[in-house]
Amino acid sequence: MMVTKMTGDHCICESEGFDERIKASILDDDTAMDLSDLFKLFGDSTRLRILWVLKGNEMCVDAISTAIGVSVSAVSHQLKALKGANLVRSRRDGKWIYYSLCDEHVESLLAIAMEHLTEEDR
Amino acid sequence: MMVTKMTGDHCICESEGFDERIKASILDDDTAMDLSDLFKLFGDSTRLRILWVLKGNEMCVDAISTAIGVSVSAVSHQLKALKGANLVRSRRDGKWIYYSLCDEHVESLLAIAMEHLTEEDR
DNA sequence: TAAATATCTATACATATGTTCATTTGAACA
DNA sequence: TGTTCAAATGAACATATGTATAGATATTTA
Repeated sequence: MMVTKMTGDHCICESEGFDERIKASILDDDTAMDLSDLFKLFGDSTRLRILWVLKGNEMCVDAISTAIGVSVSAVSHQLKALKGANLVRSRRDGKWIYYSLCDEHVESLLAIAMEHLTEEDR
Repeated sequence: MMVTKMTGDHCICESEGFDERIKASILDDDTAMDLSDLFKLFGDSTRLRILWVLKGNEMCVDAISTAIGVSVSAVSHQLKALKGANLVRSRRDGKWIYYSLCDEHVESLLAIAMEHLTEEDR
């Protein structure tokens, strides 16, 4: 573990090659934005419940709305956001549009976050 | 994959035991809140850059501030939030307070999210 | 074509959130 | 004790965000 502190205007460190290490581990602004935009989508209980109920289920908007007790309009809004980030995909079948999760990343993120919550109160 | 749709007020499904499956996969409100609160912390570029730079580095506030170009006050505010969720921990050494990541969950979440971003533009 | 149903979209509004600024706390040192 | 430095805190402000409402599309069916 690298230990870092500041003195005046200058960065000092207790081992060699410090500056380079720190610099290398700085997230550039664009990536930070993209990443935070992605996490933001998980940072809302409605979207989270949508994603959760879509785990293993392909559902249409109305069904999701009923399942989680949120208006169809709100669900539709959130699905659009989730779709924009490639978290869910849709498939039309007549009047209905079925939504499902895009890939395994969603489930992994949910699982790890849940794990963190559970281990937190040990 | 279960396929679900609605007809009028009633849930119908193309296979047996549908209602139970859906009900079982509904996130209760409290958990949804806790989970979204956790993800919310990742949903900000400043906090994300803090977490990122703390990966493998134990750093004091001033150093983090300089590294990512955010005021000490702002960094301190965000560190408090991160600490509240057990994402970072702190250790005082004289005048300095050193911060580091709490557990491997943080790095896992960051890694998977990054993976999603990269695979997105294929 | 008209009606009915499922979903989407635009606008508006109330709430939540992040940062700045000013001040305070805590520790070291003269 | 008083000064200096690191970090934390509180209040205020501007911005971002989620939802409700109303209306618009799209598809089926009579």
